Amino acid sequence: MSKPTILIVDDEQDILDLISYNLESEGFEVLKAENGQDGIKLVKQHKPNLVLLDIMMPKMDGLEVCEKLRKEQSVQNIPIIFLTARGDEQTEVDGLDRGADDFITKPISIKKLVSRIKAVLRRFDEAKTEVTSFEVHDIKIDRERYIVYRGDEKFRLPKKEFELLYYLISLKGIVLSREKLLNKIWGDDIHVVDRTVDVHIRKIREKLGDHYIETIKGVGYRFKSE
Amino acid sequence: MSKPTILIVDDEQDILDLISYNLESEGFEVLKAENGQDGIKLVKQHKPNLVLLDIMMPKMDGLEVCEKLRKEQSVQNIPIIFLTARGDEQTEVDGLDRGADDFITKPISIKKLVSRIKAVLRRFDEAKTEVTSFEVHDIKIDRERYIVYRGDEKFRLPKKEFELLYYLISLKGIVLSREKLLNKIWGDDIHVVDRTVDVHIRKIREKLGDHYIETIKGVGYRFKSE
DNA sequence: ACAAATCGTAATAATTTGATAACATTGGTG
DNA sequence: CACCAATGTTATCAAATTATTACGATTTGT
Repeated sequence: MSKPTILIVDDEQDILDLISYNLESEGFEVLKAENGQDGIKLVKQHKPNLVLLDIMMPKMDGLEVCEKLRKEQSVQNIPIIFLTARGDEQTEVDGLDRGADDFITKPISIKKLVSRIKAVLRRFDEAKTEVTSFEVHDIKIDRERYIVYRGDEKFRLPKKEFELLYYLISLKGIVLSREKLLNKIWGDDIHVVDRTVDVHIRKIREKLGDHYIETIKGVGYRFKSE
Repeated sequence: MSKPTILIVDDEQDILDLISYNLESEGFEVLKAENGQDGIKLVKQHKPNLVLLDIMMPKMDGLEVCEKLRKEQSVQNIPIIFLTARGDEQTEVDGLDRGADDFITKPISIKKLVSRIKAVLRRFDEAKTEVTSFEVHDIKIDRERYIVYRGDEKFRLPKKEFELLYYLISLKGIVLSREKLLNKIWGDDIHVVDRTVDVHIRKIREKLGDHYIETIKGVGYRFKSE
């Protein structure tokens, strides 16, 4: 999983810096905007994984920004956390109505902020990854249990082999280049020699049998679907 | 689900009317009492699904009413929400000590009141339907008694080990990452090193045997289900 | 108040997994 | 059919991950 990107929208430069510094050191990619206009623009441009939105801002307040974003098909599902001053409960209710995913009152401890952010991201992640198991031929792969079945036999593949097989099966029939496989399973930034894929493929074949994964010379591999 | 019944206890007739009007229009069945005495009587008589209790009342205050109710076997488990004046934090602490389930400060928006009420009711509903005991292989874990059985042997695990085992068994077969376990058992904001999980796992294995909990390297742990 | 139990952490050992190089084989094309 | 590039295969070493132990702080039980 690569770095999640978080957009912070707040008119106070100090807060912007404080929060972004801390989030960056927690391994997040951070974008900043000083007003609602820019915020909306950046959201559309970068599709961050989460938006931290100050409510009290001149011109366009956070609630308005939120509402505008919720209307946009393309960014509708990006979670939004509001930053609000303590005790402003009426606003809180409004915010929840307009589609906020969490509320954090300032002043806030960074630790708490980070854990709330992670919680929201997790919730969204889980909602997204619904399908966890596939079945093709006599092979079944179950991501929740991390087990591969061939008929009644069970196989426990190491992580990389499992992920590789899972991805191939989930797109059964489709040829995937080594590069695609590397990007998907190893990640965009990790650099490994593409021969590595071959080795893992071989290990899978060794365990399950040769006839499930087909080599398309000069192109890549595919999980046979017929 | 039929209409939930809510009892409101408050000495101010205005507030009684205001709240009951709004709750009724939200689909609740509403009972009213103007003092603690009547309140207690009505609770015993009607067993409402929830009690809204004003703290500041002549004669018997809300805290006292709460305490009396908590002592009564038959109505012990009815959730109580206190209504209190803003900023009286000491009282709030007292109230939580005496068994309050939530706190709402006056003046309050009706919308918020309703959403808090629904939240508390939901929480109680979930708690009621919660399964408290699981059995897998020769292991049985009983949450109400806080005891683990292996065959006829009894084990008393310390809290963390128990919770960990309980969670693993309740999702038997499914791999849970350290992060998930930490969030579930330690809580979202408590920060402990993830190696801590390993140590607790080891202690469980030491007591029950190595072959119940399986390590999935790079992923997490799972309670074997086969 | 003392002893025992619990819990979190750090340090280190043990183990598994993964990446790469080196060499073997294959399959298609001229 | 021979050649060449692409893939298969194996062994090895490094890195990543987990297991285990020990210790101190805190809590709990008596």
